[in-house]
Amino acid sequence: MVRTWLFKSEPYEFSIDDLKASPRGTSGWEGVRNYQARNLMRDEIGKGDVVIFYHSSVRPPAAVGLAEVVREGYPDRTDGSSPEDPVRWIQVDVRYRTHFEEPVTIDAMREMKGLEELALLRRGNRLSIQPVTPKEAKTIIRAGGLDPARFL
DNA sequence: GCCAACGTTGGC
DNA sequence: GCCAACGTTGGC
Repeated sequence: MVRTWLFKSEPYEFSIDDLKASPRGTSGWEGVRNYQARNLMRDEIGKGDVVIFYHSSVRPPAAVGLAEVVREGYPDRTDGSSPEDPVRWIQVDVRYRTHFEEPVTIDAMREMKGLEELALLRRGNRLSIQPVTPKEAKTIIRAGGLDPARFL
């Protein structure tokens, strides 16, 4: 079973539709400037991993679909590195897979059995890239109206 | 290496 | 637009 992640994005910056419309449905997940998220991309996230695409800072915030990692961590192209200031930031590439039939709102997730431990729902959580257990991913994908077996 | 000040995130 | 939470910065 592949590993599963939740990637947050503000849709007016970069939405799942923007990802779908990208060449080959693929885009770099660049511009992340948080060390914890950077370390996940550098050390943990691998090719073929499943990404739950989450829209934040909109009403209602919601998981809206799925993508997959198609390239492992490499230097963020927006990292202004130089010999004196070597590469610090990392990006991965993700490819669009599908929209959910129904967005899975954060409120719905709070109500859902099996998501009690979901990192996203923890108070004060701001991490833009978060681990999701396969069980949690299954629950979210099913709530989105899709068959988890097709993606996990 | 502590910690106050400041900046950012993101739900509401 | 508010503000809680938390990450980062920089003076000491």
